[in-house]
Amino acid sequence: MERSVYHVMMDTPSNSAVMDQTKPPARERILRTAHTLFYREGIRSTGVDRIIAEAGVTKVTFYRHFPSKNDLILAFLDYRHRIWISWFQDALRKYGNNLLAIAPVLQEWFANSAFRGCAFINALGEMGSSMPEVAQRTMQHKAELREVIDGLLPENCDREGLAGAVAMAIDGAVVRAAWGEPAEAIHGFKQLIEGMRCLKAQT
Amino acid sequence: MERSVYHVMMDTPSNSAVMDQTKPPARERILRTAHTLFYREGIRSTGVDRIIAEAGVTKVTFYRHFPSKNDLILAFLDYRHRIWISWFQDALRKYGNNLLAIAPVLQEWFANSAFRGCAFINALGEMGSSMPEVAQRTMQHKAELREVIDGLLPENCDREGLAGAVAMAIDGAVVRAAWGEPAEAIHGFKQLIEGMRCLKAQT
DNA sequence: TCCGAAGTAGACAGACCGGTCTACATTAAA
DNA sequence: TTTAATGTAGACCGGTCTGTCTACTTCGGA
Repeated sequence: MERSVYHVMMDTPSNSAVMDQTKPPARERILRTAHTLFYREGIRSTGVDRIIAEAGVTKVTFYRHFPSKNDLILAFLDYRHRIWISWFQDALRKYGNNLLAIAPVLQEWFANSAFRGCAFINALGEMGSSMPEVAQRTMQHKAELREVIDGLLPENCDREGLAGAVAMAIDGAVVRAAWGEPAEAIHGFKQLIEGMRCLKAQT
Repeated sequence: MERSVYHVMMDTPSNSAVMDQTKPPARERILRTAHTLFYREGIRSTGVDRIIAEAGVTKVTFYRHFPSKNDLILAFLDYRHRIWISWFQDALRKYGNNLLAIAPVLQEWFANSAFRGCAFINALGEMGSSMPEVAQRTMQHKAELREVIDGLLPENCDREGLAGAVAMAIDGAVVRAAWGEPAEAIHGFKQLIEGMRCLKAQT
């Protein structure tokens, strides 16, 4: 438990550290830099010049790979989805891969210094009305989250309905942690999960 | 049930409609316009010039009332808090003022064409790292939400803990509705509430 | 070696951004 | 009537934003 899976999977490697070895292709560098900055500081707050400077590319290279900023935003969400779901699944396995594993996984995530809530919920709030694709990507991300949760549940229950409710409890906990109450978020999440288990025990 | 309380309380009156009667003071017009635009389109996406034009004031007047855009953002959140909590309480009373009243109230909110999720969660995701006051305002708003929920609960339970979990279920439902699944959000919310009631029945 | 893909440096454009300022007009209260 | 508060019209500022473009270099595969 000393070495968090989170750090291995989701931290974007510092570009300067990697440059001492094999430099990743420009597109990868842009994407990683955008991920770091968009998640940390917001999407519109981050200008393309900043990404370009920190990724160490030029404008022509940037626009060759991403014809517009909106393209980059969607690529950022896709990239985020991949690394987050992958991390989430690995972390769940570490804690037993059942419903009760979720709380410690969330706890680990909230404890990470880079934690700033759910990138999809954040993007939705910021860009949801000007880019409908963001809502669509969010819906897909959350659908896959529910599938992962589904896989934690035993066969003898309404897995689909339960997974939906659990996913909502996760989101409630994530936003609560994001505004500054991570411990309360975990506590409330555990209560909601106990409630679900209670309900399941009745059926 | 034909005339939703929501429309009376939370829709910002169109400025042009009000102008045929008594024109509200400049500050009020600015605040209402900012509320409409920030909530609908995002905070950074909305420039002060747009607010100024739609509020029908000049720059000097704008900056006299709000010395910076950040001041306006915080005023927007305070205004939102007041009208939302007020609306929420009125709507709960309409449906019986108990735990089961929450679902129809949320349903009504989600059905509103102006619905775009929770303004605080949206602002947090967008501005949370550059303006710590936003996180603070969110925390306060959510604390008062929990107090309202607390008041719906019977005396014979862990009201504080339960209110916290219910508030989190609300947030989970709100973000789900915001990405485009309002019916599923209500369904999941009801499940979470049933789980809480089940848990309470055991203690 | 040649060629195309990919990359570099850096300048440019128009629009938008938040904020400052002058000069003048209106309104309400003393 | 006078004065202060409040409001108007509009110009201006420096900076940032997204995107376009020229000229040149590097790299890898045929």
